[in-house]
Amino acid sequence: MFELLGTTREHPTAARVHETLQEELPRLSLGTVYRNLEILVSEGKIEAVSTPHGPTRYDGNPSPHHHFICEGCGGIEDIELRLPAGLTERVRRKYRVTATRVRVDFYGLCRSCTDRNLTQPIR
Amino acid sequence: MFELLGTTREHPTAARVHETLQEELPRLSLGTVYRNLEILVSEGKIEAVSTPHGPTRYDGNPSPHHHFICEGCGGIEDIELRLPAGLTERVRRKYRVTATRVRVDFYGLCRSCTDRNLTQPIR
DNA sequence: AGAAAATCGCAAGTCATTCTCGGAACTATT
DNA sequence: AATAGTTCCGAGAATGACTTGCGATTTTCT
Repeated sequence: MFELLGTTREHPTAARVHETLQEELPRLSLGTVYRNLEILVSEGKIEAVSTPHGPTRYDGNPSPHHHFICEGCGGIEDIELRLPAGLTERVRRKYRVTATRVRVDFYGLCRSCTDRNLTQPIR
Repeated sequence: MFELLGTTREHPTAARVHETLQEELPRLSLGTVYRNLEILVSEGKIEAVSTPHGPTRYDGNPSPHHHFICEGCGGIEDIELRLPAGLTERVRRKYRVTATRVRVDFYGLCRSCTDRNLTQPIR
């Protein structure tokens, strides 16, 4: 499962992972997929990306990065982006919280949805 | 409903909004709450904040801001933060997408969860 | 091998959200 | 003010995304 996510740029849903793995493991259950994805997330080996509409997506990209979420097709793209140094530190001080992660999500229409001139988002 | 959200710093769930409003409108149904929240969101008057665990929270804060999401208690705090100018524009150019919004979420433990020395997140 | 522990498949359960539908409330028209 | 059309609402069923219990299977240890 880890290997699968490590080799795709997609950000598949649990159902999609299940589907794909079933080609090799016909008896694999969806519950098991969820269980193992959760373990990988807790180990920090993969990342769960929750989206406003639609199910959680899983991301095997190990390098720190952010996301673009398409409101047309629901697709997710990785975004490389250098944030100002000490951003989290600043928040930590100002709000007295133990901030450990920042996540930056951009929303809009992806390239192909823009080209298709899709003005009405699907959802 | 709009008024309620405008006057609270909380980021209540739909169920919480329902509960609160029921004091005045005993027959108010949850479906109606969802319907109207959705309308307010589409009108841009309030914001929906989807969280990794737990239901969507609603935010009546009209000024542009970001969020801190506590992994201990699930609470949400508003974060005022000036992002580098042209961040969205840069993403738009580099990835050729129609990016319209950025959302920055910080994760960690809020002040009181930190004080309570809560090392094991609830969920 | 044999016992204990970790995983798993399956099915049922939970929870948030959406949908359907009949009826109530509001509007415009006469 | 009665009528017709439209919009909104409550109630509850339906859907979808997970989650969990449990007995069975596999793996690990000794």
